[in-house]
Amino acid sequence: MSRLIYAGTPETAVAPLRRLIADGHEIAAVLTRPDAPLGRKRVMTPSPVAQEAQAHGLPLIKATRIDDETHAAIAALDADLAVVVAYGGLIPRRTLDAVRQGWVNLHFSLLPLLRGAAPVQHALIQCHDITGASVFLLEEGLDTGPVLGMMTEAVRPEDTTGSLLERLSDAGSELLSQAVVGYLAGRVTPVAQSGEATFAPKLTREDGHIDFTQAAKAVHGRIAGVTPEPGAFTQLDGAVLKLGAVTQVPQVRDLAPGELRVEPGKRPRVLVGTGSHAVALGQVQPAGKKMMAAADWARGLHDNTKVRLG
RNA sequence: CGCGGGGUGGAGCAGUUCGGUAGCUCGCCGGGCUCAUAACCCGGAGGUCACAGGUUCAAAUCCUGUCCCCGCAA
Repeated sequence: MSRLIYAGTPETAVAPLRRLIADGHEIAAVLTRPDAPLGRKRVMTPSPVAQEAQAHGLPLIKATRIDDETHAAIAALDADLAVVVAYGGLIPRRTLDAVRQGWVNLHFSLLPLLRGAAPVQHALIQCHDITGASVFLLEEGLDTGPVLGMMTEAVRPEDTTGSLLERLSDAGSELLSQAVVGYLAGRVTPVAQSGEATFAPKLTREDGHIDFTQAAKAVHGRIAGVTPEPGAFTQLDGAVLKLGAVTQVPQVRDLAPGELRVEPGKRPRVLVGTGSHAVALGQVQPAGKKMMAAADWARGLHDNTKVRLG
């Protein structure tokens, strides 16, 4: 088909790469971020995209920034098109111009909504019912280029960033595949983004700090959005308590924000009050412990009637 | 050697400071009560207290070393 450059880093960017390979495109090189220390033991680990590229025997370019050397390497590839999926770095103007038909980006939002590094996370935090993916032409601005194709994806109540991103990665691969072929063939015309833009900046650890005085819907959305990274947490007696996904319990309205109550039964529920109605905890992880069912955790508390999360 | 928490029957915890032979809330198995039950009553099984060595009349508990899990920081 055509000669492509692929730029991507995390797991999310693996499926699209596979798809492009399967489509028969020639992948001239794969651009990804350098190996990074992973985990407590700081083991240097190649990015998921780097591993996938190696498995296919594709040439790798590892770079955090597009410096002179990297730019030269990319320009020398003489590629038809470059495809970016969550690479994690900005592509400077001269490098954008160094590829014959430009650069396209697969972005996981309905542009111009949620431009930025963490669109899926923010879609959940903002409690969107629908989100999606867009393929657009890269410009110098942040996710501002004209669009080649879009698709929508319904957000499910049990979704977290992890699960939603997984679906978008798969569905987005299909979208990307068609957009790339159509664009290269001149069958797809870029259309300028229309509507008011919103932004989805990268999340910090503090974004995972849950505020139980907010409404249950917002608490639910925020936990979903920050899961699995950077992770939701609250505080209990000064210690961190990580929180897994919660479900809303509209029937229970008598709990103060952060107040805990264990509902006995065959399948006990651990309820926490919010600014509106209660939510039921699914899994929790006390500092120094493993992730465990909330009911198990509550069973081990000495007195769960006086617990206040916050 | 970045800081810190932890490894006790199937699960979550207590007990470790002041050594003396294992406890709590559940689960599981059997029986009972009940129209019924996730409720209640009776009985029961199940643990080398992570591993190795040391001190001691005696170690989950004190000393030394090792392995594994996790939180923070990067």
